[in-house]
Amino acid sequence: MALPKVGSIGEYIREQRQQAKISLRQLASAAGVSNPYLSQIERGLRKPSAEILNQIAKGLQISSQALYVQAGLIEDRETPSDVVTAIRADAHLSERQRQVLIDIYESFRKEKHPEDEQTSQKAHPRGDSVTDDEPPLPEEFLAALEPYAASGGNGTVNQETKEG
Amino acid sequence: MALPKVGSIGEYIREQRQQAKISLRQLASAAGVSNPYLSQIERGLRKPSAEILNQIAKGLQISSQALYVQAGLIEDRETPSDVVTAIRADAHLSERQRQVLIDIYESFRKEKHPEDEQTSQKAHPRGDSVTDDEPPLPEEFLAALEPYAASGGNGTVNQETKEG
DNA sequence: CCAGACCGTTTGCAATTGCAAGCAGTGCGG
DNA sequence: CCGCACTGCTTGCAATTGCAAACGGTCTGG
Repeated sequence: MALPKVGSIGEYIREQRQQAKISLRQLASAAGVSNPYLSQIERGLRKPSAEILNQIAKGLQISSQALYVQAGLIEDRETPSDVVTAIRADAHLSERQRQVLIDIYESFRKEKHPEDEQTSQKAHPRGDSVTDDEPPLPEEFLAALEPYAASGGNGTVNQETKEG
Repeated sequence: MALPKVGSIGEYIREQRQQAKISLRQLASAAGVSNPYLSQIERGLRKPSAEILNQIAKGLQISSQALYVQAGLIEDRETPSDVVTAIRADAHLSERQRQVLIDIYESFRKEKHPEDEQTSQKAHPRGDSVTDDEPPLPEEFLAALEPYAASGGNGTVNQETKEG
């Protein structure tokens, strides 16, 4: 049983890491695990414990739960994977807001996930720090959301960027 | 160095087991782990891997996530809302997509409704379809979402979600 | 050309997980 | 009394995790 079929989890981690444009060693350092071990995990040669998984999730700044689901450590149905249901059940949203969120979510789900083809990014980030601190959402984007947001009409988008 | 500080998880398991009124061996059998190992886990002498934890959760017929939280493997961040939790747990989304959805959701939440009160219970008894007359999202809107959607530069938004 | 700094990978090894086997204690019926 | 079934616990041992050290490769620059 030494053949772990956890390939997906390793691939998932590697995808997330490359998407974040950080090197294996950087992630290993951020996650507090050794570089060789992370290498083996990414290639599916080792089955990381949940503790390591959790640290990696932190290093990647992604949800631990998503990682656990990928690792098969949490049953899919156990997670409220039904985002739409959650949105529908949220009483704090207006009906218009719900519709917008659901539409965006479904459009995301339709976007096929390319198998890690980052053609657009540089192959070598080099010594230059690649701190992609892009703001979560540009103001104009949120401004475009407003008319769809609520019926209040009070256009007040408080998206203060707490950039230190 | 085997400082067993993981007592809480073991105690939690033991509590759940005793609450279910089943013996240690029964739970071990149901969970597919050996009885001595389960004994050691319950007394905090061993730190079970997530796989074992998952099996024990199944044997106890409780949520794996609750167990992971107890084990400190999932941040017990107070869940801001079910929507955010659902988004975070959705493994089908990319990290960027998650960020966008959460940002939009939170920006919606910030648009305070003048008389909205955050009562714990749902204010809407039936949030059923409100027959929105207007189209959910213009194409240009979804087009603006694309760069935030996935890593690929595949510019294709098929907005055919709505019933035709 | 070679030193230096990265990258990911390979190789042994200490520490740990997780289990099979066996040990003590309790309650039942013959 | 003795066997039997049940409870949970202790003891070695194979298999695995996870790491430190070292390896080969690419790129920069003096």
